[in-house]
Amino acid sequence: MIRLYDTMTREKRPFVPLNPQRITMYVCGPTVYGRAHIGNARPAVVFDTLARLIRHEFGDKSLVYARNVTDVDDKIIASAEAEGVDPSVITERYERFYLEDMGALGVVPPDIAPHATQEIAAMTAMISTLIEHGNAYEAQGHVLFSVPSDPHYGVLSKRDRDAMIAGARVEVAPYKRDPADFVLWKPSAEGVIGWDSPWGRGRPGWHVECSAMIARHLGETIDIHGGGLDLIFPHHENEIAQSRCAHAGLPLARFWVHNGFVDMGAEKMSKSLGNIVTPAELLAQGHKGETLRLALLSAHYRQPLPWTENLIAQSKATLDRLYRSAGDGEAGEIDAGVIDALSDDLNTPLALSRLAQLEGGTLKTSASLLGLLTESADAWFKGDADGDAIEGRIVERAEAKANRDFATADRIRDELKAEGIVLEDGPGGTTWRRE
RNA sequence: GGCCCGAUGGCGGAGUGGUUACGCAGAGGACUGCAAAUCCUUGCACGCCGGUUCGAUUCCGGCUCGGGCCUCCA
Repeated sequence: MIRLYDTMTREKRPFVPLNPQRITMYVCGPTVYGRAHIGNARPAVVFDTLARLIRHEFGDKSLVYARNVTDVDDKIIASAEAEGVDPSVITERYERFYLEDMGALGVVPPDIAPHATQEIAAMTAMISTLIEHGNAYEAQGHVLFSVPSDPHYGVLSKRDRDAMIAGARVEVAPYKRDPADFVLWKPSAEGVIGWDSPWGRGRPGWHVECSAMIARHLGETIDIHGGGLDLIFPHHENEIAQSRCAHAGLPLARFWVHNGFVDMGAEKMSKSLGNIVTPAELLAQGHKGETLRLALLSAHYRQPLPWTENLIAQSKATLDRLYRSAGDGEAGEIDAGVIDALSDDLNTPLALSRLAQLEGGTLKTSASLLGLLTESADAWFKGDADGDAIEGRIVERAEAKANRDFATADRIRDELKAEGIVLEDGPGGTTWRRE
């Protein structure tokens, strides 16, 4: 029995899917205009882990996991203009990087990756429905969602109207009937990416993308909707409003699951604060993707995660030890303690502590539920080092040792150490590994 | 200002009304030519003030501090 914390009700509840044969999960994916940072990677890793757990519990084919790609957006347009290229050049480039980076972290691509630019018809259809239902209106080439038309608006973020008006610090566009109204469709100027619509040539607003793509690919009510904490308001609140008003009051999602932030010092890692660290640069520094994945899973997903050099070092040390304990064992049973921990609102730190008690095939197989210990111990410790050359030096050293020429033996060991190769003398001879 | 979240040992981080995980790092020992790895042993904790209770780190209230959202944001 999996239990999940639902942001809507603010409590942990048993996760009982609507249809166990077809469990639906949607997670807000990247806007592809820049390289993903570690903070962006957290939801990808967290929901990848949740997907693994659900598939284990309900069967391989039970889950339909969708993660969108936002490939039309003002920042994309700006960046394309800056480079003097078509927006698709930007979006294709950064989507490729995103998949590479997440792949390095052991994130399995979702089943469906809808692209906003490929779903315009679904969006305009939904907007038309909202206009017909009296939940949206056209004004100066824009279509806006009328927040006062939805009495339920604010259920997820627990904000009432007064709070939202008090909080509306941004200058309100003159065409809005209500300060809280948000854009469903906006006009595109000459030369800017756009599509024809009943309201003129334009492009969709961000929030409606997700609502329309969810309905088209997963259905009107899905089991799990995920994303970062910062998406609760306004993004998810707006999705809820759009979907429920377009779908006769049906709820959009049965569980709202939100991950906490990766912190840098006292504040969250964020592109606008300029304090980001990317998987790409960490990988380039020689860190393994799996180390970064473990680091991201070392705190519970709803807790803040302080990102430090020390965290990376600890994660590496932990993995070294786990790989040693696992050895090259055959696949084994998944440990019940690991499943229990993960089933309790994806308690990865507890699952990790359980892994530390296991060994051999059980460890290896149990760890795979978290996307860890996925390579062989040999590959983990030796990587792409030149094994033959090292073996040659080990033979030299063995001869020196046999002659009790420890100075030579130690010199060889030190030289290899300088190359990042550590020697370990055991009862069965000397083995080596990359540091 | 409104809404939300957090505060655990050197670090990371679970959890629990009473015997106080786990990992990393540290210390001591075994092993080793010396190391490394491994094994054994070991020190260190629950923000503050009240309340409930036989007993609170765990429940309740208040406070302090920190963070998030309210604007693009994982």
